[in-house]
Amino acid sequence: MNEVPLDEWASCSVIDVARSLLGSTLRHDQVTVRITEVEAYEGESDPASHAFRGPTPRTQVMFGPPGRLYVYRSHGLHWCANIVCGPDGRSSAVLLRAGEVLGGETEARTRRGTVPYEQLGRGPGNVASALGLTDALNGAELSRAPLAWHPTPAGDRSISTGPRVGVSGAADRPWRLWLTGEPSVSAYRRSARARPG
DNA sequence: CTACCGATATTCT
DNA sequence: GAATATCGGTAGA
Repeated sequence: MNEVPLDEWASCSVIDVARSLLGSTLRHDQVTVRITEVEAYEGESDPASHAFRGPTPRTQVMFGPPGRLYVYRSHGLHWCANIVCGPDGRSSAVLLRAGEVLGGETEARTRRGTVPYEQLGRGPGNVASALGLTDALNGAELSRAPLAWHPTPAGDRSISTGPRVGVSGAADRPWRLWLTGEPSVSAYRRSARARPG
């Protein structure tokens, strides 16, 4: 898979963008994370997407231009961050599920505490926490301060795919992607609430 | 390894 | 007013 530059995220399929994001780095202030696991959500046609029932105040940013963050509160406890892609007016997005903390480990640990290094950014809530992403960053552009986006091809690293996690519909679509063998990616068990089958 | 449950914005009725 | 949610830490087996 070729690298898809940010200015082409509007015109490529969300799955191509998702593959392209793996291996790239995102920095917020002092903390830099290499993206190791993502999940794709294909806009209004995807029953698992927050945008499935059309735009709402919360999902408004998903319908905006690509290259911005969509940050939402999960289960009242955690922040989770998506990268918006697809053209303006459509609502595709890629959820950041895991990452490796390459820089700013000390600052990341002020939020994540004393956990093994590979668990600093394991799980969507923890990635956002390690980076310090909250609703204050909702709608922020990836390429503008305090964020910095650095596209990096995964190179010869192989990419694995599997069913998405924690979604109540269309969990069978293999739209979770991760770097094979990457220690910051947990062997995620399927949600107990996910539809059997 | 599995099961439970917190704590709240958002959405639906 | 009630149900739901792109989850993670902890307890217990």
